Amino acid sequence: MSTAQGARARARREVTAAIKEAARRQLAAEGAARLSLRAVARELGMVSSALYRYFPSRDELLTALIIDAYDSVGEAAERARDAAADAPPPARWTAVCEAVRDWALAHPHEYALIYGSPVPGYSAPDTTVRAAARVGMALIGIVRDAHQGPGLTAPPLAAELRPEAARLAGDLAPDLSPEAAVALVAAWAQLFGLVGFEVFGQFNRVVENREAFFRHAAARLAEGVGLR
Amino acid sequence: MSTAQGARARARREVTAAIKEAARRQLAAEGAARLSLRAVARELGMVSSALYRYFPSRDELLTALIIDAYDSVGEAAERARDAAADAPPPARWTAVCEAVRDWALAHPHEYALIYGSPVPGYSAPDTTVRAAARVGMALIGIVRDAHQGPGLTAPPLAAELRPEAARLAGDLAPDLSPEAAVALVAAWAQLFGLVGFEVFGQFNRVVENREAFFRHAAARLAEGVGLR
DNA sequence: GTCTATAACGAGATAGAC
DNA sequence: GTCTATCTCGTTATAGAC
Repeated sequence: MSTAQGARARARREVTAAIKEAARRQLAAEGAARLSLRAVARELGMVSSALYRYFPSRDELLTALIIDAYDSVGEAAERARDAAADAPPPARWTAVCEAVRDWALAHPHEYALIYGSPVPGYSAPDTTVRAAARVGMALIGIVRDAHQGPGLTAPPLAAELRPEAARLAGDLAPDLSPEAAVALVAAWAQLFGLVGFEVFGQFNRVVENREAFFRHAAARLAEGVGLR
Repeated sequence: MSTAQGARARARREVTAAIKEAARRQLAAEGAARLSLRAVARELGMVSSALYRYFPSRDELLTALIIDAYDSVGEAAERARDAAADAPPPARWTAVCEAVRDWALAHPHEYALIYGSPVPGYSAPDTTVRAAARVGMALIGIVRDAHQGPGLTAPPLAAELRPEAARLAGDLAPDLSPEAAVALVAAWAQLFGLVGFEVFGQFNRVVENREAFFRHAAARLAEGVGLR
């Protein structure tokens, strides 16, 4: 019984993994908008109706791929952060940024799935939120640790932004100043501006030594959130 | 003769415009990956083969839409720059940034077409390059004007980046320092990180007062390129 | 010359009967 | 789970209207 159940569960896990793997190949070849359950089934030698035992709909398969991608880049960021645990905060920051860039360049289609154009007709459910937050949380952690020392600097806020900043700090990191919280969210978005431009080809014919360029830009982002 | 030619030319312009308009509607509903010549023809009450008098292929229609979108956001940026011609440089900079953001929020699907995920199987030809450069050129112009005064500050470069920086400055703006050129390209990418996160929904449940947040972030980008 | 319509191709997706 | 009949697609060749 327990062995049979274990075997069944293992088989289910393996088929699920194979489905997601084939779907990721589809993603690369056709894009998320054209992800088709039938094509995935064909590639696996299954019949499309059999897939519904594993994913109740195309959208649920998409959701699983999205969560996997967020977890994958989030894990890469966390690994980089932990591997640089003893380095000074700016070095930890740039290590996380470079991990995100490396992951994106290695997985451009999954990057496009989570940080690119929304898929028409698909709306991500709340279950993606936790995984989507991991990279941001890794960045926040570095700044929080650094800010335990005496006051690091973040630029002052206009009056119109102060309530929003207080809310942001309360939501994201109650031990950070509102100024730091705003700077962090901006740096988070700007990091993906740099990565996205490179992955999506906007730097073609413009930036050539992208590695050095990114290192420089990431270090400047670190300064922007008060790390020295 | 000339009237007949004028009428023909006008009719051709009108049909071309109607095709692009219908294609943009398709873009919004189905996404660029699913843009279909037949659906466009159907919507216009034409037959699909008739479209080939106006666009030699589906990819050329896509290219036309991409160039139009780049020109549209580029014009918005240039208009904002010129309207703020008498304002101090940081105000001109933020005016251009806000014009880009406003355009993106008003045209999210065209934004996705040019700054979002690449369309699978489509590769943009060189004819898009000039239009794609307009926003960046508007930003460069502001910094160039401001840098005519005595030395504005851009952060120093690591040795590994200096050849790339010199090349960038030579390509983009020979009258700018390599440091300023690097800062400009980074700010350009980061601007679209901020805009893209908002348009693509990454700020949902995170940033609420997005207008004030963006104003602040754009002003800090201006500082990053040496504008005071 | 300029345009639209018909018909067809080869490839692929899809729905439903079995 | 299989098969088939009916869709869609981009694209071309051709014929005829203005």
